[in-house]
Amino acid sequence: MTTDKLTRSIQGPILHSFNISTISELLSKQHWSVLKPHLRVTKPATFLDQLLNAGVDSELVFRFFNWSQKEFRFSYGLEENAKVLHFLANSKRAGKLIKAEDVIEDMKAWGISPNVVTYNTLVDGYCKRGSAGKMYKAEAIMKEMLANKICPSEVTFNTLIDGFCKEENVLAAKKAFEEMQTQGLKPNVVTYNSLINGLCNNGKLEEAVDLWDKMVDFGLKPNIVTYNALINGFCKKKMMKEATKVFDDITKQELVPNAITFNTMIDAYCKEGMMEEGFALCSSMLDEGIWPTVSTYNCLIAGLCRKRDLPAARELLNEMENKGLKGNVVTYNILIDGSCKDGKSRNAEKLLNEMFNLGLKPNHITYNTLMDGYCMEGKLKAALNVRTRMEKERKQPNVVTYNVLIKGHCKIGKLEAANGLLNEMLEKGLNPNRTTYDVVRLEMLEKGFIPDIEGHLYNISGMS
DNA sequence: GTCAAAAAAC
Repeated sequence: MTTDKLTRSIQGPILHSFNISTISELLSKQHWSVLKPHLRVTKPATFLDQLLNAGVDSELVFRFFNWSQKEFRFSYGLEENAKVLHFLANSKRAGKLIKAEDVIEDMKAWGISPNVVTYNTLVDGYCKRGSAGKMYKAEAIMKEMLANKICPSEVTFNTLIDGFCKEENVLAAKKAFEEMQTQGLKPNVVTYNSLINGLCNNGKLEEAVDLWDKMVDFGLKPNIVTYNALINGFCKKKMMKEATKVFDDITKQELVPNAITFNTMIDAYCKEGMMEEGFALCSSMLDEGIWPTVSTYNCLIAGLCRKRDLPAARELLNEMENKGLKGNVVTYNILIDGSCKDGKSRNAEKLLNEMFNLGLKPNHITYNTLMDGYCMEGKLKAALNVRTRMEKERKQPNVVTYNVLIKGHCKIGKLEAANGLLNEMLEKGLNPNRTTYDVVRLEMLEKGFIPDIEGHLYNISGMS
């Protein structure tokens, strides 16, 4: 195709008419000027987001953005920049997080000074994407923000608090909560929701309830997110009576439960083996005018799998598809896990093939689950084949992969190989997690092996 | 009007 033809094929009012593969082709050939008129008619952030969604390499998108900025210099506002940064920072497709400092440098070069929102976006990018030590980086950005005389806002603190909670560091989250008040910022509903959720997910239910009371005392009205977080807290502790009480309170407060509210309850019932209650709640959703989602069905399907009723689980998937809801990766992961636990790993692998045929992209969990299934059946060769398959799909083994394989090797007494895998994992810079510590290490110790992960273990236990 | 919060699968 000539450039001229390409130009014609992407012309048109806005984005409807353009073909993303054409665009990627243009991008990779660096025919950027062809795309220039396009940027005038659309919001660059939307445009770039579409590129990322279409799987165009994020580095390329970033370079293109950089170039277009220079071309247009002041034609985009800071808002658009912030949005673009957000997409780039959060893009799951991004190979690596673009260095915050670089982004800021570039912005300055464009003649735009970063503001609170820019920094907030970057902090959030680190909180959501980074691996171990991400919060350290997020805090570093905050320091830089202060150095540039930009005051953190409520959003900055909310982002940090949530980030700490997701890292299971409730202590740091509480510190940030204090700090924000010292700086004269008032915690809002989002702040409380993040903390309450963090406390609930870390088993500190009483503190969560206390915080709820405090927030009401301060005149803040809990919203549906607050309710969902607390319900989740009770559900995790298997306190279904209390969860139901909170659930019933929602309508009394003239709030409306949403799909997440229902899904949380349904999942909890299913985990307790109370399938009837789960199904009953699912049909009551419809009465309330809330449509069950794929996630709703996933909870129920998982419940049936736990009961080792795979035919029923499969049947429910069909039923759901008849209602126009397609199964997703999670659905298949659940079914694969169910088949494996049922001792039918070969069937599980058939499900994996089915996923491919449906155009669903298996993720790490898919492969890890299947490998675990084979390992549990003592079929180590099959498990290793899955690993090869996974790597062919450009998925690098992660900590869980190694845990599963090491466990599998230990199980059949291949300790040398298990130790080799452990070293491989450490060499790759993967951080051992609790399972590595609790299961893998103990198992190896029992067999007389002293795995060399103590230093790493010290790091992870020192964090909490 | 940019940015922040809730559930499910190893």
